[in-house]
Amino acid sequence: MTNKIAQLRKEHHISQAELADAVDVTRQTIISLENGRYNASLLLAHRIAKYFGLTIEEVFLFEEEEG
Amino acid sequence: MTNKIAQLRKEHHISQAELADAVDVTRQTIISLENGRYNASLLLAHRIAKYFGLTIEEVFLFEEEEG
DNA sequence: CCGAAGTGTAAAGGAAGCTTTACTTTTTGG
DNA sequence: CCAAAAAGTAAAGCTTCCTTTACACTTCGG
Repeated sequence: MTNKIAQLRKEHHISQAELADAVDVTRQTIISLENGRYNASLLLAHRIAKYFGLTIEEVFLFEEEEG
Repeated sequence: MTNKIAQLRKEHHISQAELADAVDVTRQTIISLENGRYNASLLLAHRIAKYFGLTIEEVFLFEEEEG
């Protein structure tokens, strides 16, 4: 799973710290998500998508990962 | 956060065990999600939505929970 | 050049998601 | 009614998400 967080953040001209604040997590959480260390929870995914005015599916890309 | 898993499952006439199998988790995980014991991960939410041919937002309802 | 802002890494710990096992209760069909 | 299927509970344990703290590296305006 990948995501467009870093890209969207740049388009919106905001820092990791500002986004972290807006969606109520720490800066390290945003860094880890952007760098693919782990996946967002459903709630956090929702808050991030909502912040950018998009759906979860528009921000998080599920390129049909096989089990 | 609530979800329509039980409802969708009934509409599709499948058991918890069948859904669990289809989305590759245990039956207990489906029970827990349906009964609101915890929230799905983003990946599982995606697999469930995909199974029903819906978006995550159509299956999981984020009634603007305040922090 | 220099400091501040932005981005990054690391590691320990707590909380939440999920599994496994085992057992109980409810629902359904013949 | 009675058995089988479906739905539920409980608890221990592992993994993943997220926090906290602390420190390093890069970039950029003045």
